[in-house]
Amino acid sequence: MIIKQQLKKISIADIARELHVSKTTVSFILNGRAEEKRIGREVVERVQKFIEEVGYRPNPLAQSLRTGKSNIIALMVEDISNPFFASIARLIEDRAYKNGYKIIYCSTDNDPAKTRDLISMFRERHVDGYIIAPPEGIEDEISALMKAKMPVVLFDRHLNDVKTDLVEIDNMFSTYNATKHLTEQGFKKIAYVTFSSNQSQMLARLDGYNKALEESGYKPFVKEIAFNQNDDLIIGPITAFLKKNKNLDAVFFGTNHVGTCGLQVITDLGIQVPSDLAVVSFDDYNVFKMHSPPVTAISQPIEAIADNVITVLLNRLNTSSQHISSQSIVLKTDLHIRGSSLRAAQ
Amino acid sequence: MIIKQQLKKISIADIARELHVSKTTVSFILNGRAEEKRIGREVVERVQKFIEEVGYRPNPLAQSLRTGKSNIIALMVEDISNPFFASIARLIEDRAYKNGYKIIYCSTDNDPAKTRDLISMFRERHVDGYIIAPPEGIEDEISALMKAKMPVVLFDRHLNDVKTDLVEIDNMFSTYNATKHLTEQGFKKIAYVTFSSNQSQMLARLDGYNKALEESGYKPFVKEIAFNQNDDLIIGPITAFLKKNKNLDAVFFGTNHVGTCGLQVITDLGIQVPSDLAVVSFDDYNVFKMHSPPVTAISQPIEAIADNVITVLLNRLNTSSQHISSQSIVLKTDLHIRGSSLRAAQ
DNA sequence: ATGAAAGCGCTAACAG
DNA sequence: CTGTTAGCGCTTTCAT
Repeated sequence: MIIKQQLKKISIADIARELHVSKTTVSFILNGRAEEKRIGREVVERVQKFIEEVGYRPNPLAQSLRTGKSNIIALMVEDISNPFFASIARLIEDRAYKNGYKIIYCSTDNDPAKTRDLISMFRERHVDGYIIAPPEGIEDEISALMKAKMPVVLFDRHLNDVKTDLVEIDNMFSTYNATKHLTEQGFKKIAYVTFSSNQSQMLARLDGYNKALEESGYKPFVKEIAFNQNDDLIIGPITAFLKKNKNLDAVFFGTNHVGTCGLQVITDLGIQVPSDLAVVSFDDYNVFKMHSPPVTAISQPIEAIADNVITVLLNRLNTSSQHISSQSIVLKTDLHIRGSSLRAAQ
Repeated sequence: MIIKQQLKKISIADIARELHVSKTTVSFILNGRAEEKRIGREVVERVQKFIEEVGYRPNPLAQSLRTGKSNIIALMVEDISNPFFASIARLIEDRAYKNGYKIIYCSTDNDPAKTRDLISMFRERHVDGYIIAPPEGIEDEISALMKAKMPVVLFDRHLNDVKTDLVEIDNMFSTYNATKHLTEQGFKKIAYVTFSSNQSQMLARLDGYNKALEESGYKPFVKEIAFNQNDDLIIGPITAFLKKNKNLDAVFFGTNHVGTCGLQVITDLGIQVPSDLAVVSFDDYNVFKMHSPPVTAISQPIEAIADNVITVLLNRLNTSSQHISSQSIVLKTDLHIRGSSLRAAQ
C-alpha cells in the first residue's frame, strides 16, 4: 500500500533522511560500490530493502548532468522508413536495450547540413555513442567526435580520410559477382541503374559492375538518378531510360529503393522478365522474392551487420578497448539467384 | 578564431562573468523574457552578440533537470521495422523536429510488460509527450500518464475505458467494404486470415468482415494466427490453412504482415490468383501493387494519420488546449481494387 | 532593471 | 566505514 502511495518522486536525499544515513552512502550502494567502500552489510541491506519497497529509481537526468553519461546511443540512418535501415534499427534497438542503452534515432536524408544539426543536438544531450550511416560531407564532424573521444561506429559506407570503427559489406565483390552471373547467363547489354552518389558503397558497387563488364568486354550502360525519397522522381527517370534503351537485355538495380521502383516501371511498361529483360537488384526484399518471376538479388546479412555494429560500440563504451585504434569489419553478401536472371528459364 | 577555440563547453556563468552581468540577466535574455523583465536594450544586444560569437547553446540536460521538460516525445509502435509504422515514424519525426521536438522511439512487440518498462523509463527521462500504438493490458499505465497530465496520443487502435486523444481509421467499415467488394464479384467462400488479437482495430476489422458476410448469408471462415514477428511462424499456419481448405474462393488478409506472408504462401503453393483464389489485404504496400496480378488492398492514409497525431500532440504541448478533454479522430481508408479480386478479370 | 542565491537530483573528492 | 560538501548548468524567487 505504502508502495503505491509513493507517487511523489522520491530522491536520494529522502532515502538518506529516512534511514539516517548519508546521501553518499546511499549513492555508493546504488552504484554497487558498497563493497569497495566497505559499507556495513547491515546498512546495505536496509538501504536496498527500502529502495525496493518504495520503488526508488534514480533520476537519469541528474545522473547525466553530473556524470556526462546518458546511456543513450544515437542511431543515424539515411531513412528510417527504408526497410533495410528499419530492420537494422530494430535489431540494434533490441540489443541496446538489453545492455541498458536506449536508442535515439533519426533520418539524415543524406543531407550533410541536417546531419550536422542532428549531431550537434546529440552532443548537447550527451549521448554516449554514435552509430551512423554517414552522408558525404560530414568528415569534419565525425573527426570532431572522435577527437572528443566519442565512440563512433559507421556502417553501410565509410568516409575517406576518417578512420573510425566500421561495419561494411563487400560491395564491390557483390556487384562484380552478380554482374558475372548475368554475363555467364549470356546477357550482354547490361545496364546499371543507381542513385547518383559518391558514397563509398555506391562507388564500390559501380566499380564491381564496371570491372565485371570490362572483363567480358561488354559496354557499360550506367543510368544515375538523383537521390530522392519520392518514388515518382525515381520512376520517371527509369521509365525514360528503359524506353530509350530498348536494346538492353538485362538491368541491374543498385539499391533496394531503385530496385522496387524499377520493378514497378517494368511491370507498368509490360516488359517481360527475363525474356525481354533480365533483372538483378541489390538488397533482398519481400518484393523481390514474391515477384513473378522472383528477382535475383544480393542479400545483405542484416543480423550480422546489426550484431557487429552494436558489439563494436558496446566494447568501446566499456572502455576496455581504449587501446584499439579502430577496426573495420567487412561482411559477405549472398547472391540469391532466381528466375529473373536465368536465360535457361525461358 | 576565438570562436573555434571555444571548444570547452561554455556556460551561462561564463557569459555572465565575461560580460559583467548576472546569470539571471543572461537567462532571461536567453528565454526571450528581456522585454518582460525590462532589461536594457544595450545589455540585451551585448549578450546576444556574445552568445552568437561563441556559439553558446544552453545545456538541455540542465534545463530538463530544472524545468522538468525535455523537448522529447516518445513514440511507441508495435514494430519499427513494419513498413506501416516505419513510414508513420518517419513523418512524425520530421514534423516533430521542425517544431523543436526530438523523437525517441521504440518497438513494443505488443508486449505489455515491455511496454510498461519503456513507459517508466520515459517517465524518468521526463519526456514531454507520448505517441503510442498501445498493446492491450497497459490501460493502467496510460491512465497514470493522463493523471500526471502527460499528453498522450494513441493511434492505430484504442483502449477501452481509457479516454485519450486518439487517431484511428475506420477499420470496421474498411473490411466491411472490402468484403462487400468480394461478394459483389461473386465470391462466396471468403476466408479471413488475421493475427489473433483483442486489439480494438483487429476486432473492428473482424467485425466488418463478419457483418458483410452475414448480410450476404455466407459462412465466415476465420483463421487466427498467433502474433509474431517471425515470418516462418506466420507462413506455416497459413500454408496449413490453405492446404486444408481447398474449397475457398477468396482470402482476406487482415494486416500487411499477414498479407505479405500469405502472398508468399500462395506463390509457393502455386495457387492461381484470382482464378483459384481471390486475394484482398489490409494495408497497401509495394508488394501488393507490384504483385502479378496486383493485389486489391485497403490503403491507410499514412500522411493524414501522422499529421493528425503530431498536430494533436503539439496542441497539447502548447498547453493552449488544456480545457479540451480529449478528441478522437477517425480517418477514412481507400480500397484500391486491383486484379487479384476481380472475377471478370479471368 | 538587475543580482544573489536556492535548488533540481546526483556523484565524488575529501574529511573524519 | 560514513558524512559533509561542492558542484554539474540552468531557472526563478526574492530582494535591491
